[in-house]
Amino acid sequence: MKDQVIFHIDVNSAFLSWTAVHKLKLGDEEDIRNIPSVIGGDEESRRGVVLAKSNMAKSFGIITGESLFVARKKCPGLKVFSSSFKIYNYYSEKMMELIQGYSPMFQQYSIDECFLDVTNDLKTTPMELASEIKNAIYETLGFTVNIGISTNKLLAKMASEFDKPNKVNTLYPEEIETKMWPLPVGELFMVGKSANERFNKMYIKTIGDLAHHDVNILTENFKSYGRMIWQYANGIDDSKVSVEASQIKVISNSTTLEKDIIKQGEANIVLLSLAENVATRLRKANKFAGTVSVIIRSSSFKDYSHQKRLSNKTTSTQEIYEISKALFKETWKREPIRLLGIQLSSLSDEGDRQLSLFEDKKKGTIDKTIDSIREKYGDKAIVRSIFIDKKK
DNA sequence: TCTGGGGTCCTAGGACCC
DNA sequence: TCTGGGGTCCTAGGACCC
Repeated sequence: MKDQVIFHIDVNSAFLSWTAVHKLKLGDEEDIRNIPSVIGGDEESRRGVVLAKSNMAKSFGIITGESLFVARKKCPGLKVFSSSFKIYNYYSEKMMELIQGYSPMFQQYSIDECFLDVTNDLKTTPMELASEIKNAIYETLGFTVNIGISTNKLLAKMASEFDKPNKVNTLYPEEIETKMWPLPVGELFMVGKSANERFNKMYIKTIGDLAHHDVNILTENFKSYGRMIWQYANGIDDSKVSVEASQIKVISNSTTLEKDIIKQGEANIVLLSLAENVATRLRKANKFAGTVSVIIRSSSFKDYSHQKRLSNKTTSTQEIYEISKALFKETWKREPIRLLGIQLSSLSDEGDRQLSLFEDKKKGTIDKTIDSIREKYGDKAIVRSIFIDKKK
């Protein structure tokens, strides 16, 4: 059997690049990719973290996920731009469409990454095809990508991390020893902070160290993760580029509050708005929820959650709200709250539940009516009276 | 003026059943 | 008085990804 040829395509500093392209299109002179800049959340509402960084910002040691407060300390002249998912979704869709023109064997992995199996689409070398795709994206959309090439998804993904931006890199099995094994173990896909620390304590410093470690010892210590990560370190990954869209398993919405909440009544208003959000998305996905969870983050950054399995699966905003309220009441430790969230899980296609005669049917109709009015006239077309009072 | 939001997957431990 | 044991379902929490 011939080897697969897999591409992993990854937008360089996606949110920042897309913002830059958008601003240039609007007539801005400055390209924010060429200055120390980041995309950051809104600090006023306590969402001030780095979501993406320019190369110059990176050279100051700024990392994604850290607070803007710290980022500014590292780079006093740092320019911060706000995020807009509308813009990101637009460029993401355009790019994914373009890439699918090169092969039907396409899998979107995130808003800015995808895999492409081009095994049966090669008229030139893989390197030439990848360069062609990379250049086509730049010429038609105005931003750069990295493309990693190999014989499986894991190696292609690792390859796309090498030597950014605007590069095509290979990581074929015969190159693992020279290109991947010398890297710090923390750079291997799926090795995060916690595993990295544990590996370092075991004197596993590089990906090569991990690859040469006794897999039985790793399995004893790390269970199924141990075997998986050992396989990754050795470049082993059997997963296929999956063409079918994966079924959504969880729908969640959470929000960091502008100010800590200390009253149940205030929490209820937030819960209602979260319930509206998740329930609307649930109905749009044609799913029923079997479990409702409430997540609380205290002002001291402790997270805790509480969930309930429903005997009858639901799509009702009101029902999800009522359950969330009850869960919150049972869970809340009466300390100031920084974040509230609702998560729907155990999703299924059919609500294998008996409608309790009139009530549920009626509620279902109201929800659907509101959904369709909002679909037509916008989210602001129908607003609960409780939210109107709270509007600034 | 520290610390987003939306996901997936895994595990430990308890409840419950036979 | 010395605590079975296996299977399944459920909850809470945590690690990891972008």
